[in-house]
Amino acid sequence: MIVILLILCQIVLLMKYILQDLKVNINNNIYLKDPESSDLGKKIVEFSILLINDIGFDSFTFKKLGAKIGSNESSIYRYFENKHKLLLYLTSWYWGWLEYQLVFTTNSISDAKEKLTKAIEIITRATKEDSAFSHINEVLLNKIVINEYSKSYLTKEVDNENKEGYFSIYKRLINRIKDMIIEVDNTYRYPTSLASTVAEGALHQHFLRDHFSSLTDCDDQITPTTYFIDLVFNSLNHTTNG
Amino acid sequence: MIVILLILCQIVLLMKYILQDLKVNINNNIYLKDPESSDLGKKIVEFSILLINDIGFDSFTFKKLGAKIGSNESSIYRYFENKHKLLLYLTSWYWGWLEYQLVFTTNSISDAKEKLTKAIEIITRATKEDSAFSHINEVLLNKIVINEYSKSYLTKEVDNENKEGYFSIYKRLINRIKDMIIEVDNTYRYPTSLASTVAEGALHQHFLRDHFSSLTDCDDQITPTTYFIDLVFNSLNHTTNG
DNA sequence: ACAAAATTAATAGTATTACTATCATATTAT
DNA sequence: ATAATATGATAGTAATACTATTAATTTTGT
Repeated sequence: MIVILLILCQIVLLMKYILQDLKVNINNNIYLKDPESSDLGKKIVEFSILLINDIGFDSFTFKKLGAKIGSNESSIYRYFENKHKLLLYLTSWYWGWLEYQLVFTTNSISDAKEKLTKAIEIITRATKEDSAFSHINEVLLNKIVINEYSKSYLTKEVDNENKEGYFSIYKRLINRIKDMIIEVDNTYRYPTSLASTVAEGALHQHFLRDHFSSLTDCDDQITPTTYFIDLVFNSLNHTTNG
Repeated sequence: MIVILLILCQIVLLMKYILQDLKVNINNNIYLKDPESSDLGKKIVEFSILLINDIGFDSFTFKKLGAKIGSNESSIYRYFENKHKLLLYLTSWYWGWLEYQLVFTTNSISDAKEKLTKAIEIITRATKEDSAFSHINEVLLNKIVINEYSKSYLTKEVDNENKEGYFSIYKRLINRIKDMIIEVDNTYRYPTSLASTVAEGALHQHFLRDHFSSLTDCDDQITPTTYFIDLVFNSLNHTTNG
């Protein structure tokens, strides 16, 4: 009976996802006007991903984006205060989307090790397929996160923005992984640091693979997933299983 | 006999260090004119560290630096093409300085595990003391590296700049750690990734401790050093010692 | 000591960025 | 039909990221 209910729940979630009723819930102080609420807003999000991926966040401007979507610079400013806020929006969306996959996929797994393995897989893999339902290209967004995410928090305003809750989705995601680590080994002393190391480290290893191949073992054969699963499980089960 | 020679070597190194004859060798395409070659150059380096630490790299400009040192914007441009190159210079100096400490300290250690432990200690600890001999404040520079280093390579120009050798000191440092890892356990499959994870991850854990305490276990008691030594040695010795 | 060379300072100028403000026009809701 | 709302067009400002030129100062070679 309970099993059937659980399965039904998942089907509902799956349908929501497919029908794009899924909406990543982003702190509404990040935007001035919800970009999901209009065609222009969606276009801003859609094409900013393409443009940032293309020319990089540093040389990305609202003027260039306006030109790209045949719209006015000042119209874009009605949605986002500045490009930094737009980056916060995009990366929050990405982490929310990852969190969704994480929860959805690991939900039904009861074995703690298997669950953690799956979780690591999800946060360390490269996004390979665009969902094709929405205006958001997840493959490119994943690349943007690899190349630009650090810039969203390596600022002088980070403490204020953190207080405002601009990073709460990311923090919740790391927290979920931390909990899964504890479930595997509650004697391990650094579950939070390990969780943040995996998430941040995975982005870094992907970056190194693309630009500094001499600084990583990751290549076509070895993925960041392989490496981090090994790393994590070498640290856990160590004290408990000996 | 050989032992005495080795000791003498170290004494010479130490004296060089104390007398500041030590000069970190930075790729000379990073600067237009060697800042070590003049008073103004040294002032630029000295005060850029103070200013970047103070207002952050993003709002740092050569105009502001000029005002701070009572010199002209255009004079600074004769030393560095732009502030990005200056950041490359400062971070290269930092990694060179760390590499020096690494080589100097681990040089005499013959036990592989002890050597690696010491190495991890050096690259993961927070710089606490300014050497006081030079114009460079290493404590602040360490903070700058924590807050800004990623920005030096998360750019569209990274592949070209890498080819030019702008990151060679950092790469050499990671490579040294990798070699030490292999010396401890030559069956471990990801020595390079582990080395880069420790170096990058340490900066990240320091940052988290300062701004996202819920994402790290590091605090006054637990240092990134403690965490990473545990992490590394859990992965090594695993297959060999069981 | 003095001329030549090199370095630094001062000023000005350009193109771009990162916005803000205003007003006109188009769309939509009632 | 009218009001409300969204978007577009234009203009304008202050700051940034430089380059160029010329003047003043310092260093160096003889």
